[in-house]
Amino acid sequence: MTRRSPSAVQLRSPGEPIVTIGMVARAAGVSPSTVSRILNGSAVVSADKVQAVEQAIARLGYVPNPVARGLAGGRTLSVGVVTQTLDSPFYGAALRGIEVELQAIDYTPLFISGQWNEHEEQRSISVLRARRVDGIIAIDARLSDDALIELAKELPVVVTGRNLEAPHLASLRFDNFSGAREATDYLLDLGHRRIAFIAGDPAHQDALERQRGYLHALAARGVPADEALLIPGDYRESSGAVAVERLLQQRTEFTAVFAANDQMALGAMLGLYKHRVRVPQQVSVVGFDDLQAGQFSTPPLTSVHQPSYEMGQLAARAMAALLDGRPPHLAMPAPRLIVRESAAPCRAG
Amino acid sequence: MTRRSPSAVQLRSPGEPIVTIGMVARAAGVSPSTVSRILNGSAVVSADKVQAVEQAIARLGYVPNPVARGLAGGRTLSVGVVTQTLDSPFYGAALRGIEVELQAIDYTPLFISGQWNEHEEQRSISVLRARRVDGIIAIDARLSDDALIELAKELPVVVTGRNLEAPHLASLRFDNFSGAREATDYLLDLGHRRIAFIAGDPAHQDALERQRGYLHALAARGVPADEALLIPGDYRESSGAVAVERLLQQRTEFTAVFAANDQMALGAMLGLYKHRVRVPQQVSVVGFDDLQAGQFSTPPLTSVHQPSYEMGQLAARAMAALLDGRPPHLAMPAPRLIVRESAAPCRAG
DNA sequence: CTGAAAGCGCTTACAG
DNA sequence: CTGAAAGCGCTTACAG
Repeated sequence: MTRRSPSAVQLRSPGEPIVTIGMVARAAGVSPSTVSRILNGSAVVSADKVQAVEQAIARLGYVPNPVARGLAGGRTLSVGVVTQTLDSPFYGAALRGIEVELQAIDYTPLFISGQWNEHEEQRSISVLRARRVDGIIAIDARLSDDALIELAKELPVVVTGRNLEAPHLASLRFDNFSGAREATDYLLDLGHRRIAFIAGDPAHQDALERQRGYLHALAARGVPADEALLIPGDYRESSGAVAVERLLQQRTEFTAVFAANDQMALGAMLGLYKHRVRVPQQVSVVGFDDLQAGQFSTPPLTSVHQPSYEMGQLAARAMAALLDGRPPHLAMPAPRLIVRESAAPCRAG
Repeated sequence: MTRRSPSAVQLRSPGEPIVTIGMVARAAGVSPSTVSRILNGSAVVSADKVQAVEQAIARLGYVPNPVARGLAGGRTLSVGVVTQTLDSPFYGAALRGIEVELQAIDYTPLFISGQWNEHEEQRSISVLRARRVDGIIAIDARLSDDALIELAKELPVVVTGRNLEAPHLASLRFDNFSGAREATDYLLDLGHRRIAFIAGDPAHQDALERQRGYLHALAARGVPADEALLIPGDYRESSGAVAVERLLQQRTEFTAVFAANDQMALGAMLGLYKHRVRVPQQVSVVGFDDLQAGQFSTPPLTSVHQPSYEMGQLAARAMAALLDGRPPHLAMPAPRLIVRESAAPCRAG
């Protein structure tokens, strides 16, 4: 801990002095308790006092101090948001959804990243708790179900990416299985039979579900699943490129690639490009997530839309409900395949 | 403001009770003042007491309450970070750099987005100030220089994307001009003379600078600047595609495209692809920012690297200095062209 | 319906 | 070097 010279942070509003609840009370001719009650709606107050107080607030430009509020009332009107990373277009949309929705109920989000690392995530949650957040939203948390359930004994928790039932806890999961099934069906409908699957990081639940969806779709059509077509990946672009490399080197026959996320699909397109394999003329590619980047890839990527912004909104609304002691209502939008230009009818014999 | 039933947020640590500074003091046989002094290094304390207190802290697992700290001491150990958006890989890297660096000095960032809207930004700053952050880092702020200077009278401010001198304020700017010049020089070195430039949103300072860099490079080589080659854009993918559309429709002759950012470069590549123009065989493309997405485009994009992560780090360190009353030291890394595969020697006659 | 009082967990002059 | 006391700006039982 660095020692700070006491003179360091000296500057402060020379113009407007900070107005407190006491000043409002005096101006309105009531006690601070009454002002507080009006502010929080925590008791019925006579109409005339309400008016006097509201006028005083407006006139003085009073803004309650959330820090004092947090200390006295135990509520900081802030909710911690643990995301895995801050620089993902995918998670970013969810964060924005949370920000908008929380703002609507006068809560402030505290964003912090876990970097897909359980230990980091623990630390982040400690920071958040030390900051006395009123609740925690964990996006695709790495923590165990039990750890989350324990946490929910301390404060309301909403978690995305899994199904979990517990008091003070809401969970929210996208139907990855159906999404993957749909994408695979689409490729099958185009006549493809040799569809390679680039799997996601098996540490992610959703990666596993997408793989199940792929296998299920094949089975439903009686198309045999070929081990050689199932290539491991880690959700990063590079692993998509590597996967294609491997398919080509092994001389595995394939006319389409379904990647468990767009990033790998984009990587795969790069790999194909390097080997002069044309998409979609020679090989069709379908991704998952519907990232912005896919809209502007060459060719534009057909992909399963993940409603991450909406998911953020839903998560924030669920948190609002939990904070209010209401039952959270969670209805996740269904998967939807966005057809663009990276897949075409199979022309192979 | 919704009325919350008082029973709502009732749950709390049934296991470990929250340990306070008073409990630590008692356990160590000293006064709370002494514990506080040790914690903050705000006075010299005898070695034996320091030891006793440190032991007590460790044994009880004491964690200071930043909320109380903020109220009593006026410092919340948090700094507000206004970003334009939460879902950009570009800004995201900067946010991560800030997060890491702030964490190292025990500060917490409060991220909030301004959505490239001065009004939103104002609101965000109000939220941050209400939360009593100790300082504000504004990334590519939309606020006027004057507004920023005013703000810096209230609390330390660091701003990126412009040069500004004022007390309690540090600014940090990437050399966009040189970066653009370098990229243009590269294309000129490859023999290109008809280089189209897709401009960025003119509301961004950096967009203007990049354009100046482009023009300067041409002039330095005695290559005439052709109005028809200067296409407006807005930094978004779509405008890159539109720009190419326009060039093609107008039958403007060109052998290379330099886009003021990668997103437009990617959009341009899409536009070219649609018209069966091969990159880089027929047209070379160079971007700016060196986004992840460019590494995996087809072909991989040659681009000017923007050190956004490092910029975040520098901004956070400058804030640390300001908070400490030290002069901030700011040395921005120089632009660097990352050569990949989207540009090739000019083959046109 | 409303006020006085106590307290939230710290920090910081003020006196030794 | 160190403690007792006051205070940061609110909220919330406790009494009317």
